[in-house]
Amino acid sequence: MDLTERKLKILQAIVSDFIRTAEPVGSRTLSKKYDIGASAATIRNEMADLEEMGYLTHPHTSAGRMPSDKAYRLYVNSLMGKYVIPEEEKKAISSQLESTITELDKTLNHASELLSQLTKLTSFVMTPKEDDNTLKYVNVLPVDDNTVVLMIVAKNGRVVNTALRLKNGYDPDSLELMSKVLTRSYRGRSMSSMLTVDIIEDINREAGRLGKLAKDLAPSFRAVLEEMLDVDLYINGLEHIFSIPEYADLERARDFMDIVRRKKEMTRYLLDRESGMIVTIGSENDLEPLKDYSIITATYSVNGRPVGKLGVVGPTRMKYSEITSVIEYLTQNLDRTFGLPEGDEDDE
Amino acid sequence: MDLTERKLKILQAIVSDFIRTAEPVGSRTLSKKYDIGASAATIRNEMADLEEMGYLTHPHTSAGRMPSDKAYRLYVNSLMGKYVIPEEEKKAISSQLESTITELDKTLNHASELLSQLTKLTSFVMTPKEDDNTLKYVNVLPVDDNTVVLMIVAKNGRVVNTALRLKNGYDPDSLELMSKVLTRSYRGRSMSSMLTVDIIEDINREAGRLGKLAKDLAPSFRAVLEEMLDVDLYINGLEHIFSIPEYADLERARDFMDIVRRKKEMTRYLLDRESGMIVTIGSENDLEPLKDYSIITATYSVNGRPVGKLGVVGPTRMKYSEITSVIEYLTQNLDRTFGLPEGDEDDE
DNA sequence: TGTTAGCACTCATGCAATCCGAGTGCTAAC
DNA sequence: GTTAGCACTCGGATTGCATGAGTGCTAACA
Repeated sequence: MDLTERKLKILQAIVSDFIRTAEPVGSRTLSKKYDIGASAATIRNEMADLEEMGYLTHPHTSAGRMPSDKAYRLYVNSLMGKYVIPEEEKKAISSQLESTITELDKTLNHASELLSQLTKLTSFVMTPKEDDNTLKYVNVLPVDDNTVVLMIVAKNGRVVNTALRLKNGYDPDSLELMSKVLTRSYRGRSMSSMLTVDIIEDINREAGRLGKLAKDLAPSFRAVLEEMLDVDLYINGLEHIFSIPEYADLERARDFMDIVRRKKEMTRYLLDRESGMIVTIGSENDLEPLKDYSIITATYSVNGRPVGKLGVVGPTRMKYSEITSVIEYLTQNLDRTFGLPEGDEDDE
Repeated sequence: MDLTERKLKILQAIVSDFIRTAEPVGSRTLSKKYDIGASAATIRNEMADLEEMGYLTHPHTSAGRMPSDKAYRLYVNSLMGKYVIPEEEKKAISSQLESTITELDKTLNHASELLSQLTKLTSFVMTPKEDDNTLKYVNVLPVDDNTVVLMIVAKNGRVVNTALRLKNGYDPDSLELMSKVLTRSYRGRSMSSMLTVDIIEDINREAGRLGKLAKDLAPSFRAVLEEMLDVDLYINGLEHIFSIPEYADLERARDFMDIVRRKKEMTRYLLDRESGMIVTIGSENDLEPLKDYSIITATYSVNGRPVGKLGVVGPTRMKYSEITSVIEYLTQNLDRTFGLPEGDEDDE
C-alpha cells in the first residue's frame, strides 16, 4: 500500500492535533478542523489503512486514532514544518546566555534551565568530557597554616580547585616551588593520562625536599583530576511532570522521575549518542525504561570542539519542530559564548 | 479541663500511631493495640474531650481522630521519646562525610542527600552566609592570552573563582602585580564591605599602570564577590513526594513542588529562623504556603562559627523524634569536618 | 461519679448496573 | 472511488446500594 498525498495529509493532521491536545483524534474532528478535502467516512477508510501500515494506533474500538512511534519518525523526518523562533524569544535566549564570566558549569546549568522553561519539558545538560583536554598548570596556594588550595587549570580554561586541610604545615615557598615543579612536569599532558601519574615519585625525582608535601597532596590531586574528568549531568524542569497529561497518574510520574534520577545510566546512554541534533522516539531508544519517551539532544562546543550534550526528555508526544529549533539556537549561542575569543588556537 | 495522665497517654498513642500509618486512629484500635487501661468507650469520651481542647480533629463523623498541629507541638515538646540512632547508621553518616577534601558546597550537598535518604523526606541545605567573613587574598592567574582566572580566598578557606575572557591581553607580570596589589589593599576587609569598594580607583592610586586591567576586571571582581556572598539553597530528595501518602493526589504534590522550588522565598524564610534545632509545625510557619507542612532546621558551623542551616520539609505528620536526632548528629559531624584543624584561630 | 456495654446513626469506600456519546466499521447508494 | 447512514462498541461518568469502621449517646454498673 502506498502513502498517497491524502494519507500524508491526514497523518500530518493527526500528529499535529495529537501533539497539541494529547487526545485521540477522530475522523469527524479531522474532516471539520482540517482541510483534507474528503468526508469523515473517507477519512475513516484512510485511517484504517494507515493503521494497517503501522502509523496509527487505537487505544480501544470506539476511540480516535493516535500516532505510533513510526508516525512520529515520519513526521520528524519529512512532515513537520520548520518552526520559526519569535525574535523576542531569540533575544531573551541570547541575552540570558552572554556574560563576561565564563563559569562553565553555571552557564551550562543556566542554559538547561532556559531550555526547560521554553519547552516546558524536563531538560538536561552534560558537563564537558575533558579527556582530550590538556593540562595548563597546577597551583598550590597557601590559605593558612594547615589549609591550601589546590587548583588545576586546563588548556581550554576549565578550572577546578579545592581547599584542603593538610596534616603538616608548609611554608609558602615550598608551595610555590611545588606549583612550579608540578606545572613544569605535567604541562601539556592529556588530562586522562594524568590519572595514572605517580606524583609522589615524580616529585621525589624532580625536587626531593618536597617529598612529604607530595605525599600529603597526592590523594587530593587525584581527586581534583577525577572531578574534572567526571561528566556530570544536571537535570532541570522536573516540575513539568505535573503539567504533562501523560504523567497524570502518580505511577507514571514516579516512573519518569526514577528514570531521570538514575544519572549514571542516563549519562552513559547520552554519551553513546551521536553528535549533532539527534531525535530518538520511544522504542528507538535502546535503554529499556526509555522506550516510552522521546529524547532530543544536541552537542555544544568549547573552543570549537564538541565536548558535551544537552537536550530534553519527555513523552513521545512532544513539539518536535519547536523543540529542535530552540535547542539548535541555544547550542549556537553556547558555542559562541564558549568559543575562542578570535579564532586563536594558541598552544603557548 | 485538665490534661490528665490518661489523656496524655491516649494523645501520645494517637500521635505515634498516626505518624506511622497516616490513617485516622479509632477508639477500638487504640484500646486493643495500646496499653491504655480503659475500654474503647472510655477512650471515646476522652477523645471527645481532647478534640474539644483542640488536640484532635475529625475528617468526618465516622472516622477516627488525627492529631492537630497543637498535638504535634505537645508531642515534640514533651511526649516523644529520644530516638537512638543505630550504631551502623552513625558510622555510615560519619564515614560518608569525612574526607580530606573540604570542598564546602560538595560536602554540604552530600550531607543534604544523606539527610533525605535517611529521613525519606525532602531536605535542603543553605550555603554559608559569608557576611562577616574576611578576605584573605586575591589571585589573578594567566590561562592564555585573553583568559585569566580570578580567584578570591576568604579567611575561612572558602574559595571562589571564575575564568574570564578579557578584551585586552596582559602579560603574566601585570597579573601577578595585580594580585599582590589587590591582596595588599583588601586583606582583612569584611566580605560584605568589599561590595562597595571601587577597585578601579584604588588600583589607579596604588599602581597606576594597571589601570586598564583594573577596568577590565572590575565587573567580574564584583560578580565573584557577589557569588561568594550569595546564599544558595540546595534541595534534595524531591522524589520522596511520590511515596508520601499526604501527596497522593497530583494537586498536593504539585503544590509542594511549587513551594520548594521558590528558592528565593524559602531562603529568606530560612535565614530568618533562629539558630539551633528548630521545629515549626504546620500553622506555626509564618509563610502562608507552608502552613500545611512542618520544617525542621539546624545550624552548622564553619571554623566554629554558625553560618548556615540545613533541614527537612514534609507533611506535619513526620517522625519528629527520629529526624531531629539524625539532623543533630549530622550537624555535629559537619561541624567537625569544617572545624578548625586543632583549635588555632589564627589571624596570620 | 467514673466506667463500660450496647445500639442507632453517619459516612467514606467499593462495587455493580446503567446511561451516554464519541467514534468506528460496514453497507448501500451515488 | 466517495459518501451518507446506521448499527455497534466501549470507556467514562453517574447512580444506587451494601459494607463496615467509627462515633455519640444512653443506660446500667461498680
